[in-house]
Amino acid sequence: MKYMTSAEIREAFLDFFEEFHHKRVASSSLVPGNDPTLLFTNAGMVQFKDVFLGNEKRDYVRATTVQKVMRVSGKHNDLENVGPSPRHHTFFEMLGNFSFGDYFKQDACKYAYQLVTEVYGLPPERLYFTVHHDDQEAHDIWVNHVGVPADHVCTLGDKDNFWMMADTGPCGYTSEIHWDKTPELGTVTAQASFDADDGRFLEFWNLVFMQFDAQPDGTRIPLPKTGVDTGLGFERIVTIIQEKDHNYDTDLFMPIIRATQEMTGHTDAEREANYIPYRVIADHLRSASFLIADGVRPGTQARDYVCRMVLRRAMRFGKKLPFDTPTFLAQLSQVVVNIMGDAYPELKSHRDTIYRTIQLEEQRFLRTMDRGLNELEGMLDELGEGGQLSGEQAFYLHATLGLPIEVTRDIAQERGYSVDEQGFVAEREKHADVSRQGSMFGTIATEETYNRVLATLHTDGFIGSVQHIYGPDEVFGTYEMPSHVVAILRDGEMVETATVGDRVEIILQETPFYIESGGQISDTGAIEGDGWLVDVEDVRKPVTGLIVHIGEVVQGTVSVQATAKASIDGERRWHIMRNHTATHLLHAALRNRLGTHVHQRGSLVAPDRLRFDFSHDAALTFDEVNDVQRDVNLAILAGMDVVAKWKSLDQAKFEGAMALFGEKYGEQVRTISIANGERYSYELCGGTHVPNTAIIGSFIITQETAIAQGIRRIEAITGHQAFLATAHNLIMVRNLSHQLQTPANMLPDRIAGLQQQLKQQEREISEIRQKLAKAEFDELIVQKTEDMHGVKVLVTEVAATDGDTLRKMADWFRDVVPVGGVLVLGMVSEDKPQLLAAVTKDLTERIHAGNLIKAIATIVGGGGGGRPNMAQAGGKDPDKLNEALAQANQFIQQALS
RNA sequence: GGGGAUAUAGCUCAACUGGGAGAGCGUCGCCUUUGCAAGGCGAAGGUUAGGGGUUCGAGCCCCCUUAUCUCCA
Repeated sequence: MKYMTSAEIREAFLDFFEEFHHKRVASSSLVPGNDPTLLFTNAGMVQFKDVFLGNEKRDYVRATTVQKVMRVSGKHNDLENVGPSPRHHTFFEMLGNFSFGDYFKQDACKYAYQLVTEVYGLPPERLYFTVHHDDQEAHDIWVNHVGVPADHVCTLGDKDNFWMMADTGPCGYTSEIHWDKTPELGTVTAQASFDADDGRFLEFWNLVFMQFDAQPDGTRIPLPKTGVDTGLGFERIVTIIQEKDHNYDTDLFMPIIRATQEMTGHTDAEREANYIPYRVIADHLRSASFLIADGVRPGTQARDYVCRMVLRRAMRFGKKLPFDTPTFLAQLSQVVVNIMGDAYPELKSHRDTIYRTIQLEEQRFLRTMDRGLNELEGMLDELGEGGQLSGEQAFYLHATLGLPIEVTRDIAQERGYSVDEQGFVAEREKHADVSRQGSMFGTIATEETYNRVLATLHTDGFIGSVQHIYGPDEVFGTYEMPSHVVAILRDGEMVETATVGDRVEIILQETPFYIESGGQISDTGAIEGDGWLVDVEDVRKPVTGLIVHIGEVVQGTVSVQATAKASIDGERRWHIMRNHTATHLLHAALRNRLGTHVHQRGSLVAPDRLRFDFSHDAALTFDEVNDVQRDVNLAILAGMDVVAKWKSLDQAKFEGAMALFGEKYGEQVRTISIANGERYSYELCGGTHVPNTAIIGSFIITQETAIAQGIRRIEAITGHQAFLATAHNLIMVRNLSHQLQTPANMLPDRIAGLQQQLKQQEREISEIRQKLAKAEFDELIVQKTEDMHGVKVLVTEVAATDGDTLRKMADWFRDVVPVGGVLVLGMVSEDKPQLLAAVTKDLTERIHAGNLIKAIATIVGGGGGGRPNMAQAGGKDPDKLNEALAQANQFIQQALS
């Protein structure tokens, strides 16, 4: 075997298939476009899914890719395996060749064998092949056409050698190529080893032959067009060719591990002894770097959460090395960029973003840990010697404060405590159950139904590939068009007719309705025909290629095949279009004002408002919001033309059109440019727009908020809503101005002045009241203080005042009687009795103010309490106040004697 | 989408069982000092996130809203 670098291995694969007329297609994003069922691109065929399903056409029938892939969940990819295992990864690369109705099994096997033996130079005697036990065809191809010895071909069942995309749809047998790690065992025991799955063989290439179409009833009918989808595990082939035992020993990982070692200062032996943290850091750093380059940010939802999770896990393992540099991951991420940047240019172009994002997340995690550790310290302090932290407590730290169980365990053990780990696991499972149940709500399980409907309509030739119509070069589309009803769904079932009161989903041959996409929400409107009318409330695309109009039959009876007129609510659509065009202007203005790091992260275009989420590190200042708002309004006033044009994706990108992260684009894309001589905004967009910005009218930002770390949200209104808001605010200002007898532009000063005046007067009043009260009270002290067993006792009613002054009186009393004094005050305020008791510190052993107040508060029908030297109470019955004070005297008398 | 937690001075956080809103840092003023991430004295700074409720009395208890943190799906 000849040594090859990982870069050479990658390139040789693509080269090889290019020679056999495969189109070299770039890796798609880790974030699958338009596929909400998928968290990440988890296989090489993901970007070709619609091609295999027949919903999309490409101008080639063979393709080859090196695809970046993430797997973080599923039973074969437990995150806990990454590190201890020699070949578990969260991020990895898949080499693949694909045939869309072109070549099939025979060529697929031949290509694979030729590449592996001739290009990569793997010795044939160490290669083994598995086929499905029903797939005699594949067996024959390996043995008779490729020339593999029969004892190198083994058979396995459905679990290993059958592939399905879903419960229905394309599926077929597979054949896997394996590497024999211990060839000295010979061929005799090969089948037994496969059956036992004893680890002798390393599977590295899976060839999938799509040949059946699984039906809902479980039968499989042959596909009209067969396909090939193969996946060669890149890390594995590199390990084999570079003759290593572990994936982590190859040149894909060693540069990262070496750089890590340099930072820790470990010797090679020390590094080997701590191999797990090294691997975890290397693996997770690759994941995080690639995720960030594809627009994912550490956060709390779905993909964002995974990004944060791998980063935090890497940090935790870094602590074990131990690492003191708080931002070591950010520094090491640059190594990933260096070694992978040539194969994946997106890493290079996002180099700074990757660094900054990881650095920020490292700092944030330290803060979170601090908080959690604080709480943990408190819990441990409460425990007795050698005590155990309950599972509940450990889980609280984990789920609520984000303190990982590993950290909790380490700290507890360091200080001689244990943790109830079983209890922790039980709590965690309980929590996962609750969360799962929550997500059950609102799931629609009828995707299969829709696929069946679509297939039926396709075979009957009712709908073409393009069902949705608006003129390619028109920006605003059509309001109304003649069409045909091709299908009606009621309660998820296809029906022939539907009548008044039925909730239905109507499928038309063609439709003018816009389907929610790119943030622009669906149109509403009506579909009508001879004597019938359907009120359309929503329009959806449940599966690619199928558009359903959801609504209610409000008149007559609609039947399949009926001639129809479909019309949208035009006025509503104009409101939407104003908001959509304004969103583009806002996007451009934000980039002009804040910088090109601003990227769209989400968007909502509704008739009454628009919402735009974008990446930006800090809250916008008041001035920034104003500037952006003004920029957009100037663009509106400039009356710029809005033009839609279809062109090739490459052309559009070359011209600098802004594309959205995570969005899937075909070969031809629709562009929207807003220009006035000079171009102001240029985006890829399928939405509808006003033909000229002037139609927007005006644009008002109503809110600027944080939506997640590093993501801000702007909400705004345009056109009619903006007018209403402006008018409303003007009236309000006029009313205020009238009320305060002040010109509008002086209002802020006037209000500030009033506030200040109010505050000052409040202060003065309270000062005066206190002075008055003090004068009166000082007199009371002189007149009414009695001597009881050598203690100065004052029990009296005072004139109505507030609770604050009552407390002050206690202070004044203690100024005069610093030791050996007891004070009980009563007053009636707002028809309710209030009591206060104060005892100088030296007497609190003998008289507890709290107890004293409790004893007398019951008399006035209330309760109270306080501390030994000061207590307060209130009641309901003002007439009994004197009685209560008398009781107080008695209480003190008793306590002192 | 679901669970949990938090919100008190510019910042970091206290305030025990419901009973007098505090500390450190920062800011400002004065003093001291050859110098300093120095020392001393003092001051300003609060709608306890917002709204409602329970209570004689709520920062603390209950409900709603908002924001943030966190785990899970």
